[in-house]
Amino acid sequence: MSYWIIKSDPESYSWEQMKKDKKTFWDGVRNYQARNNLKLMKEGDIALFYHSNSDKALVGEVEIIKEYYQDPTTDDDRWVCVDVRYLCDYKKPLTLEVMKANKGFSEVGLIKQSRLSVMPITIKEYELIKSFVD
DNA sequence: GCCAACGTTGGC
DNA sequence: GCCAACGTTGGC
Repeated sequence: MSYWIIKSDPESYSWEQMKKDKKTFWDGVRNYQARNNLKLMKEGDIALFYHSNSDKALVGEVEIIKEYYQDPTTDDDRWVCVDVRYLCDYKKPLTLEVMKANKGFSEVGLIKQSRLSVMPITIKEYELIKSFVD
């Protein structure tokens, strides 16, 4: 059981849309490092949904319900996607600002490598996040 | 809207 | 196989 952060620009796919859809496939990853992380995801893993740009905050959680398969939006067999379903909303979204101010998050990819769109987090980091969001 | 960081591409 | 040029992303 692993924990992840997946990032989305609300202009292309927002959390509101995610909640409306209930489940979706996480496609469009075109970066090797992010792709490799997608491939490591297992059914039942938890991914935290991060809004980049306007919100810059973790807004809720989804569950991985299907492991990686060929991304149907491209013929290029280098790229994969996974299926996720809506799990829960955060009462208080955790902003990038707060994460930057707290030492416990200093190793999180969001801080260290802001362009990576899929990244693992440790259970400790996950628990720390949970202590902020409700 | 600017710019820094980083990934990718292509010429050599 | 190196590196310059270029494109993209995301924070500010």
